[in-house]
Amino acid sequence: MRGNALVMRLPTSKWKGKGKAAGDEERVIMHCDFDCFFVSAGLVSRPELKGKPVIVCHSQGSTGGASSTSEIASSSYEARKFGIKNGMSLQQARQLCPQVITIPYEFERYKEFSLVFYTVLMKHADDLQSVSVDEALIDVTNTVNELRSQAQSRGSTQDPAKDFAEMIRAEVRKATTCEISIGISHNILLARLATRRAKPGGSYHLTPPEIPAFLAPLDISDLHGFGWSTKQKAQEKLGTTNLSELTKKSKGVLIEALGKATGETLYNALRGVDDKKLESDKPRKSVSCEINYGIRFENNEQAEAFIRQMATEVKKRLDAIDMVGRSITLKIMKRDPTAPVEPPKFLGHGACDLFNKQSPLIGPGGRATSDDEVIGDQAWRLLKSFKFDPKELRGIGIQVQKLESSSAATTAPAGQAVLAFRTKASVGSSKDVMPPPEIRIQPPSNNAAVTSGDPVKPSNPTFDLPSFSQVDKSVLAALPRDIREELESEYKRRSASPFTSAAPGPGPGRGPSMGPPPVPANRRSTTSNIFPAKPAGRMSNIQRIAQQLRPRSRSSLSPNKSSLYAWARKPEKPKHVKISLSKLRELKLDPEVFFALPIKVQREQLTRARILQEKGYIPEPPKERKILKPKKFVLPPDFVPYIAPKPKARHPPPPFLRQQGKTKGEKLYFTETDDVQRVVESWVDVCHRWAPRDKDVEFLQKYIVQCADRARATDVGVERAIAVMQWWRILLRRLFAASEVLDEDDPEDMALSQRNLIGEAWWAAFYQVKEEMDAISRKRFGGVLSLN
DNA sequence: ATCCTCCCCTAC
DNA sequence: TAAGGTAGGGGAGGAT
Repeated sequence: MRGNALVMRLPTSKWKGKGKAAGDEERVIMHCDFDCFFVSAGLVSRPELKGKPVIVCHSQGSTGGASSTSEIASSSYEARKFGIKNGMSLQQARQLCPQVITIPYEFERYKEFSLVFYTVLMKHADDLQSVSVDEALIDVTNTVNELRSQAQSRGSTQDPAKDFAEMIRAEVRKATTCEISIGISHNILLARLATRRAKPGGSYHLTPPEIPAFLAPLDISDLHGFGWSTKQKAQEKLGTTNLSELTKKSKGVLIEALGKATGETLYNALRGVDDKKLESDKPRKSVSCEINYGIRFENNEQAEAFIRQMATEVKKRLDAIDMVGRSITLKIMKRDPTAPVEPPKFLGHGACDLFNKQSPLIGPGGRATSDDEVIGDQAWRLLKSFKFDPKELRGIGIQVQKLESSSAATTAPAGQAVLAFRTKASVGSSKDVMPPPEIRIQPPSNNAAVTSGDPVKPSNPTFDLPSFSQVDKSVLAALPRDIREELESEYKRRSASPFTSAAPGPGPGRGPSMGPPPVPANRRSTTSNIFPAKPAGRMSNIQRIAQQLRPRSRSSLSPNKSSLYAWARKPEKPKHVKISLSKLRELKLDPEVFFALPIKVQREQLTRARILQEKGYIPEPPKERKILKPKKFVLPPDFVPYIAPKPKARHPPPPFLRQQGKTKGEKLYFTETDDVQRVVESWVDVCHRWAPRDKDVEFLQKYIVQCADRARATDVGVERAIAVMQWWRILLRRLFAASEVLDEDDPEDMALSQRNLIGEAWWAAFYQVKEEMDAISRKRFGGVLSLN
């Protein structure tokens, strides 16, 4: 980027920042996108890894360590060469590329870079629409036009748009050392497509003459907004999904196949036409809270309590943006009657039927409201009206629409003045009063136990429960909006009276139109104070973004969520198992060792010892298939299902472990942990009404031992063994939570009538295998493998 | 003819 | 489509 005068931006601004006189093919739109954002950002502090296959993983456990089931959030281009894609599991990735390197999240850095990114863009853009943390659309028509005229007067033949894009890229690169790619064209559609060719680390200006050839080979699903379903429809009804083929279809045909708007959009897109405007400011249209995981109600009381919790959450979210609503929708997922009571995925919703019901939301005085009681009442009414069996519910969502600014709503119809206090709620509720961490934190070292020469390195793949991943995607998804709001307020602040920024709502006639006009002039001259020294109002916005980006690992994975679950939580679990020394000795457990163990392990050990001691054998199942319903259950520390699912297998059991193997003939040869886990899962699923058969247990044990024993240079074996054991434990907890540990101080626990012998037998089997595994690892590594 | 509701689809 | 969460847009068909 040589010394052209790009950087000197004249404070001229005859052009309206927006409202480009529709007759444009004159726009210059840029789609700016970081290249593998998380990885690039993570590599800043690890330059030695540049050029290597690197990925960032969503971790599943509470330690933050990536387990084999972790999902890849971002992958370097080198990693992609191996076929690694975002969204696949770490395990898959390792198969494609054993030497793949995983690096941790660095949210602070993402935040910082995102800010830099937006700062640079804001500085140069006439208009900006944020798409996500690392992606934005900008309109640079004015600037490029100016450049163009300058260039012409200089007789340059360059493409000023591309030059400008390169300048932006350079600016971001300079500040972050990361590459962004920029696609340029005269509309959003084409700019987005151009980015494909710009990547990685480049820019590409898609100009009109190239358009047909550019589009021709593409597939319908390459177009933004056209996904899987549309593709199917196109294939079925139009016989092709290829753009050039589709171009031959008449508009009528497309509309008939895909609907009016979609058909028309496609028709235009095929010709490179897209007249969508950038949207830098859109009023929020709905606020919702939805939980489709872990829903297991025993009765209506629980369902209602839950609904009400969700209602307060929705209120919180409404208050946070000073909005109130007039309409509520309840979304329900109910178990598909043909689906098993318990889906394959632990506490997942499984196959479900969906139901929506909408109703007015009427606050006091007939006004729009954010009142949690009103919302809760209404939501509960709606749910009741379905007359569903609470046990069948698998997912619940509450959505509030027809939003209005709350200050407007509080105002009496006639416009009685309302104190423009930034509602108390938005200040107080969400921030400080967060309940104390519900989520147990693992010892910090756990995963990072790389410290010593400890051979038990295989980063204890944590696998507690399907915790909401630390990087809850919704957090990221929420960003664009915040960024947008941030930008909005900034635009307003700069363009208008000091007044506007104080006005809460983006009223109906929002946007630049409502403020004094001289927007661009103002903006241009302020390139240097994009972040003015006195960033009061705006900084708080940015801080909100920062807050969202911050990993939740510490205090709670998702405060809101976990507090939602709190109502169903059993009373606090003791920090350690209550048991006397003498009792321990009686059970032949070394107290010193015992208390050093994590509580989970304590329980395991204890239960096992008890069973062995008290019974001296593993209880055989009554041939009766009567299910002993656990009356009591121990909730996993990290997550609380509402009610321990009742085991109710519906399939007639072929209770053999090995039969479940994919390749029947091949005995048991698993290539992937997943396979084994699947087998274990169906084994447990199918056989849980009886105690496990010795043969099966032995068999699994052999496998585990083999894994643990085989561990060499690669710790794959160990990890696999751990993963399988963890999975097994999860399955058992799901079915026999009550039997995992019995509290001997609790007479109820000890009452035979309430004990589940089958469950105990399964747990005993589990401990047996674990013991065996531990024995091996002690031998090999001098330590015991932790399952936590 | 337009609006509303109940969905489904898409993106992030 | 592993599963989950939030929001916006559109289609179909009935309501107004």
